[in-house]
Formats: sequence, C-alpha cells, structure tokens
Amino acid sequence: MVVRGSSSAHRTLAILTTLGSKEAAERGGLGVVEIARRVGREKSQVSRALKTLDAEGFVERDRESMLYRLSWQVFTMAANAGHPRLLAVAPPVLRRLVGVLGERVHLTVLSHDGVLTVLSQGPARTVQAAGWVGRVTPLHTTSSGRALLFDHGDEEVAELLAGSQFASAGPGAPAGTEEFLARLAEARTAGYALAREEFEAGLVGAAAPVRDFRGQVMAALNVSAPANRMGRDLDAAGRVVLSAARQLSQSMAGC
Amino acid sequence: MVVRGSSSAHRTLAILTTLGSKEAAERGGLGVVEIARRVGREKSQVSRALKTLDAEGFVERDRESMLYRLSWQVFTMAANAGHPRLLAVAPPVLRRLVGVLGERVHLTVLSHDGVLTVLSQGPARTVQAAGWVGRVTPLHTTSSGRALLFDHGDEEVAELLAGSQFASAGPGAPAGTEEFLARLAEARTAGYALAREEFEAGLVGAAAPVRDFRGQVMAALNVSAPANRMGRDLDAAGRVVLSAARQLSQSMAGC
DNA sequence: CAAGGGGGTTGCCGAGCGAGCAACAGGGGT
DNA sequence: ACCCCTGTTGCTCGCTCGGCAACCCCCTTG
Repeated sequence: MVVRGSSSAHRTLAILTTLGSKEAAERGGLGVVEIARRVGREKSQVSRALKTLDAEGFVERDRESMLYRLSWQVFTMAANAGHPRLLAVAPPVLRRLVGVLGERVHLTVLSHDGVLTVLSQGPARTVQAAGWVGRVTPLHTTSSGRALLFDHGDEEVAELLAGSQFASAGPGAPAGTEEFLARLAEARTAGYALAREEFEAGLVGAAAPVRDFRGQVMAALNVSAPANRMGRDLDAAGRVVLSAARQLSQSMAGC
Repeated sequence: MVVRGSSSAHRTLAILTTLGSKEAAERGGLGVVEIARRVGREKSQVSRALKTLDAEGFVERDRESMLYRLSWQVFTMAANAGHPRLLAVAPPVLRRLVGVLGERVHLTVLSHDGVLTVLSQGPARTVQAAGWVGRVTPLHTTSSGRALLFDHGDEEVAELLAGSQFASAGPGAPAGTEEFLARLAEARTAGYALAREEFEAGLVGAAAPVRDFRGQVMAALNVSAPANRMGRDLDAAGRVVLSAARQLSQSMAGC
C-alpha cells in the first residue's frame, strides 16, 4: 500500500489547527508569515492555502491588520461535532447538579490525550470563571481524566500519559504513571474519581463517567471547587456526581 | 495570475463542511460513500481524505458503524474562533438582560448570509429551548438580521438577501428586498430592530448591534419571546436591549 | 451455498497541480 | 534614500493526486 502524503491537505489542516490555537486567538489573528513559521512551510504556499480557506469560509481576514482568524462558521461545525445529542441532553442535568452541590460543574470528554471541557455550568451568584469551555486540561491531574479512563487498559493509559508533564501540577498530583494507575483503580471500584489539589493547590474535584447505550464511556461529569468549601464533603459529592452521571447515561441510552 | 484550484484542499474542506452539517450530526455520522455522494467526488478520494482528517484529529470514526463524524477537537477550535473576547465578556451582560426582560436572549453574528447564534441565555425556569447555539437563521426574518446589517449599504444588503427564500416565513415577514430595506432604515433611526412574527407566527423579537472599538458592527444582542408575553412591550424591550448592547460594546472597546 | 449488492480500501498510471524560488509591491521605521 | 518586513504573484519541473477497477468483507436473498 502506498501512503499518500496529501501534502496540500495536510498543510491546510495544519494551518487550521494553528489558527485554532489559544495564542492565535489572543493575538486577534495571525499573519501569513507568522503562520508559515509555525507550520514550517513557505509563505507563498500559506498565502495561497489561506485564500482557499477564506473562499470556503473557514477563515476571515481583518481588513485593517491583514490578520487571519477562524471564522464563526467553525461555531456551526462545533455544534454538530462529537456527540451533539449529549450537548442537547446534558444542560438540565448539569443545572440540577449545580442546584444540589452549589458549585460549578463541567461536562468533559477525552480529546487527544487531554480532558476537554464541552459544557460548564456554575451557580449564578459566583464570579463567572467563564472560559472553561473549549479548554483542554491534563489527564493526570483531574478527576475527569480518571473518570474518562475507567475502561482503558493499563498499557493504553500509560501510552496516553507518555506525553504528560508530571511536573507543574498541584501538590496532590500523582508522581508518576504507577501512582496514577493506583488511583485510577481506586476510582474504578468506587465508581467515581476524586482529586485533591492535583490540578492546582486549593482545588478539589470529583467526577464520574457518562456511558452511551453500549456502556462505553463517552464523557465525564465533574464538579470542581475550592478545598475549603468542598474538601470535607468530597466523597459525598462524588456519590452525588455519580448519581447524576448515571441519570445522564440513561438519557443518552433512551435514543 | 494563475488561480490555483488546490483541488485536494478544496475537497478536504468540503468534506469537513459536510460532516459539520446538521443532518450528519443527526445520523450520528456519515459513511464514505454517503460523503462521496454529497461532495460529488470519487469514494476512493474521500476515503483517503478522511484518513488524513482522522490523522490530524479533525474527525473520528465509530469503530462499529464505520461512520465518520467531527471530533471534539473542533470544539477547541470554536472556542478560539471569531472574536473570542466577545464570548468571554458577553455572558454576564446576557444574564443581566435576562434578569430584566425575563425572556431568552441571544448573541448573534453575521455568518455567510445568515444569522448565527453564538450564545444563548434563558431564564432557568422556562423549558430549555436548547440548541440555538450554532444554528443559523435567515437574515430577513429576524431582528438580529437587521441589527447586523445596520452599516451595510443597500446594494450589499440586496446581494446578501439574493439567496433568501422570502416564502416559508412568519406572517409578518417582509415581502421582498424593498420592504426589508424600509424596515432596516426604520431600525437604523431607532437604534434597534423589532420583528413581529416575521420568523414564525407568534414569535416577536428585538435586537441591537454590538460594535467594536472602531465602531464596526461585530455582533447583535437579541431577545426573542412569544408575542403574547412581549408583544405589547416590544418597543420598550428594544430600548433595553439597545442599552445592554451599548454596554457590551463598551466592554469590547475597553481592550 | 452461490449469487448479488453495497460499503470500504487499495493498486496503478499519466496528467495536472503545487513546492520552492525569486521577483515585486507596499508600508514603516531610521 | 535606504533597509527590513510582510504579503502576493509568475514560473517550471517533479511529484501527487484523479479516476478507474479490482478486491475484501458483510449482509441478504434465493
């Protein structure tokens, strides 16, 4: 079998990915040369590829600064990505869970080798820590990470963690793959995962897996709060999250 | 100048768009042959292109049904698309507006020749009419549509409306481009746009433009409600929305 | 079991497309 | 005037896909 490089398509997609990065958004867009640098291609190729992307409506260009950025069209696509039904069914469940726990809850999925937050709901009273949605957090320092790996084999998990930086985490973070696997096993028997100051000092969380009609883990429900507010009741919170996750799983199965 | 077709990139992007369509999501994904039919290409090319897209993480495949669908990665991209700052700043404004009006409010942008809803916030009590986000509604039968076209010239507007189906709308919808332009002019002088049963019978709405630091219209704030709840106060609602939109514009300018 | 049909992947070859370079056009700075 | 940086366009050769056909696999039908 001949592996086709499809260099043109690869390059175009690499540009899309680059424009979808956080830094690109923060700068308000990227220029042709800047993108060329990042994807390691000739600026002429990038210039022409961007013209194609523009014609297809994937990117738009600020008339003044000449910078390209992803267009809103990507939003429409996102609404139909992954398991759209999950997005439709989950909000009421999240809201109820917020009502019970009084803390911000998230719906997360496994994306690549990280935890992607796809929905986030907080009590209205708190300061809006908006900006979680679309963000990717590490697998190994979050309760969601463990909940999402419930059904993975140890070797698979080790592979996914290979790229993780075990440094730069909270004080309670697992020291290495072995310790992570131990905590994962513990979480499996409990049915929910707890994380005490693993992601960040002073932050605790609990998570439980959401399963599709076949029983496969497709997402995780997760609550996250300051340790001084939820630290003592974390185990109870875990059970509440588990119950809500089961409920969500049932909603998904009902289709 | 030679226009480069970049047929490979075009095809790849067309596949992405197809997978991002609503029907694709409803079916839970699309197969190779189905996609080939829709984009009008050889199934072999589509098969190979999908392999590339998979390798880049844009799509994923259901192991059992063999169907491809957009991966959650698109979610991450969406968080950085358009004007991400708008997404970060808007939620509190929307929530306040919901508090005042007691009805569902939306943040919309111009996408292609339609109105794309990027944020939606409703009073918790009502039944969640979730699923607005990511949806595209017509330009000519919505208050948002008019608010987004405040600064467009008449010819530009006519061009954008060219593809619109003036049939299949609510009873109050404008009959044609001319009538639309008249209502647009009216909205311009008021500073906000009102729509009475244009999109759908029994549904009214009010919208006002959000402007960036340069004064360019970048989005619209919009409230939508049943006529029997907001019909009489629609003009007042328009003024409230306008005030909120100004506030949002200021937040955007402050950066 | 054979036959048929639909979905999906792979091999193959030549024609057409793009990689890379270079030139050029603008826009600031100094 | 000069340089530096960004971005676009012309051009040519070599390489990559386009299109077809064969093949695999699964399911259904007779």
